[in-house]
Amino acid sequence: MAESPITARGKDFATWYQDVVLAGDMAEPAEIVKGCMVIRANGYAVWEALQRELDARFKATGHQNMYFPLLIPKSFLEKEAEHVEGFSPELAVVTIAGGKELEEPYVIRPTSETIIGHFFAKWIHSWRDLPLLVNQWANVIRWELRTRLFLRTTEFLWQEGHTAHATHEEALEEVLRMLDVYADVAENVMAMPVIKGLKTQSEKFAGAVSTYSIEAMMQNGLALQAGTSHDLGQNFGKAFDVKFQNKEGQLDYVWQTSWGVTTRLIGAMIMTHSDDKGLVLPPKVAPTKAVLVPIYRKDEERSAVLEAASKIATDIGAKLDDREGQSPGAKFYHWERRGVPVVLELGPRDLASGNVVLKRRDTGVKEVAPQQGIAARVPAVLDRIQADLFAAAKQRLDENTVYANSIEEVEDILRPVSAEKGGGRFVMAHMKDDARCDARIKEFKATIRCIPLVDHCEGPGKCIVTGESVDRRVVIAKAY
RNA sequence: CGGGGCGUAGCGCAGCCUGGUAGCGCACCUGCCUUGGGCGCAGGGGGUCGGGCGUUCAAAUCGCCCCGCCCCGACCA
Repeated sequence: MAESPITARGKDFATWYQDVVLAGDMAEPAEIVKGCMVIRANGYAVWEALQRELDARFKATGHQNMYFPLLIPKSFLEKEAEHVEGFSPELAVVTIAGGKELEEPYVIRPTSETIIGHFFAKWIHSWRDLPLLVNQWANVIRWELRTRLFLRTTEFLWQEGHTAHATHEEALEEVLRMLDVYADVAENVMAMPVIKGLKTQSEKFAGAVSTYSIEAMMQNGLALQAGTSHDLGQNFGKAFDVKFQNKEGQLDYVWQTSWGVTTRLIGAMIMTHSDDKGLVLPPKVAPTKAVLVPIYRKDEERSAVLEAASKIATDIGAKLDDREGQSPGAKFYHWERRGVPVVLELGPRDLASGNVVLKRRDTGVKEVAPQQGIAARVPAVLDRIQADLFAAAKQRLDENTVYANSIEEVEDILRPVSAEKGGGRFVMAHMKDDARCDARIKEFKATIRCIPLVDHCEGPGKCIVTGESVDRRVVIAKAY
């Protein structure tokens, strides 16, 4: 097993994250107060970019956006036994309103299966009403014991899709279709490779028949669940009496799905790409893709440089940083911290030579390019950065994925080697989807992340805990 | 709820042990100067030292009590 290059983002990753990436208002994506997020301009613009990409795909697959109430009667939650059991500990409950004790308390939505189930029951009567494909962009509250900016906050923003279908087959297709949409956005927009897989029964969503997820690896080797898609079976259909008459004239409960991604994606992206200098954003989500910094000394230079800079900035759609009273150096650092993929420099020297200097945020490499054709060069460089970021992350994932053939070997691989490297690896081993196996892995402070949809190697083998035959290896890792 | 730590200027901190009228860096304001990777110099504004009580001639500093925050563990997108 080769020593991985990710130790610099090891145990002390939280400190790095806090001090470097989120340092005060230097990078200004967000801050946290009382476990809740304040997302500032730079961070929110990233979220908007993700929303655009996701929403376009939801629409393309026939979904409609709707909005449902924030406050849900507590009794709704109680209709599905597993659901209420899973969410009870983290509910925020409203018991007083309008100065009076409420007859029935409301919960602030931790997720909307129940209230949407309530409305589905009113709206669905016939097979002709199906499938019903709904998405909601909203905030939710989950009272977690421990919060971490972007990764786990009391309140977070997300999208939750909720669909109802006439058959289980069709519902399952939807579950996998949306999982594919998430993987597509993660890999092709966020430049973050993911593993698609099925959660074990112990790890599934409370109230689901089965849960699928995409799992990503952060720079320190820890896993992060980046999106989930649930097959709800008829559990909520039965709980909320969502019945329809099928083509044969018989009554049946609908088959439902739900799926979501959250503002955690922003954190995932930061921890996948950023470095000690601050944010590194993939061009496709970067709020500002290119900035041009003009450089001049004297007044006569100033007007000539600014005129040329303004023209070039307009041509390539870059932001012109013409702030007075800031040195060029200060401006370079400013944009570097904020993760702007490309920063261009234009000074008297370039004016004379007809060139412009172009610097990549990801590699730090500078190139001198002719002003002629820069409008085509910048997009090409942005594409290249996007591709290189993905490739680097993929390589990191591959290099830190190892195979184990016994439980001892798993333990050995996951054992913290040093303070920096807290066992941050993906371990592939044959394991059965059995609570005993999940429990055994938890002893190493790790979890079975998923049973990959695509067999990554070798095929069948014997479970390293129960000895039973299983058809493929699962992903085991420590996680955020 | 356990185990640690911290509250002093907008932010980050020193001062506390050994009480004596509050300081540094960054940021901010003014002027000059500079600008190809955080310019420099000079001047300036800004603080009920988390709160209360006590000890003392005198408390940021010592004692007691409260309050708040952060980190680590248990819960999780």
